[in-house]
Amino acid sequence: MGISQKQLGIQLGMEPGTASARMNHYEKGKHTPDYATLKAMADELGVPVAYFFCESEKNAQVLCLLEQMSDEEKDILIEQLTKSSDRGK
Amino acid sequence: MGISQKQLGIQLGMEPGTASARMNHYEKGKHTPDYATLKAMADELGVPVAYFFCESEKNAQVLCLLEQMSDEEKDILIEQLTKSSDRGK
DNA sequence: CTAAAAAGCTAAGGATTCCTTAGTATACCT
DNA sequence: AGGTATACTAAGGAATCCTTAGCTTTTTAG
Repeated sequence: MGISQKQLGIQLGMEPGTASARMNHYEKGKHTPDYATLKAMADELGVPVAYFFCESEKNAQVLCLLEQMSDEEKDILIEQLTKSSDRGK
Repeated sequence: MGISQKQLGIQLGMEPGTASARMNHYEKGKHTPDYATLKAMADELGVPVAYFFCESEKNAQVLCLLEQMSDEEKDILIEQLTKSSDRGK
């Protein structure tokens, strides 16, 4: 059911002859993709680029949920979280 | 009052002789820093690495607020946001 | 089970990008 | 003006990545 490394690379716009090696390098941590590739990956997976740099899975989840929110809703959330963090002062 | 490019680079661990050119390249978009440099920048500025890749300032703010939250608090937040996004179904 | 195909993976070199050096340009201050 | 600090850039060496060509392992078909 999983998609192959090569196929995923091709969907990201890579040349068929290089997709397998490149994707494998990335997944094995041998190389790190440049921003253009990161953007293509993010768009393909439907997540923001920042998703890849989240240090916790929960932070990544929140980031994805933010994508579906309006600026107004974000403002409300920010205010709410800011106040919560003030409790201990 | 602003800090110089060179001084900022030095604080990130760069060699004094190279800090000026490197930082200027980054700020002018001539080059993009590798992950190690991004991490040093993030630590110095007190933000998560993902901060640099946020597409909106509000998302970046939320990310910083998440840093101060416990896993339990994040779980509650995720549930709350997930339910909110379900309203329209 | 075996053979063929697909997927995963890697070495090596060419291509690209970055780091470093050295220096010029510009702004600021005395 | 002169001196200093900051901003910026060209060019080459250094490092990283992309590409080619394959080998290894896993999966599938017969």
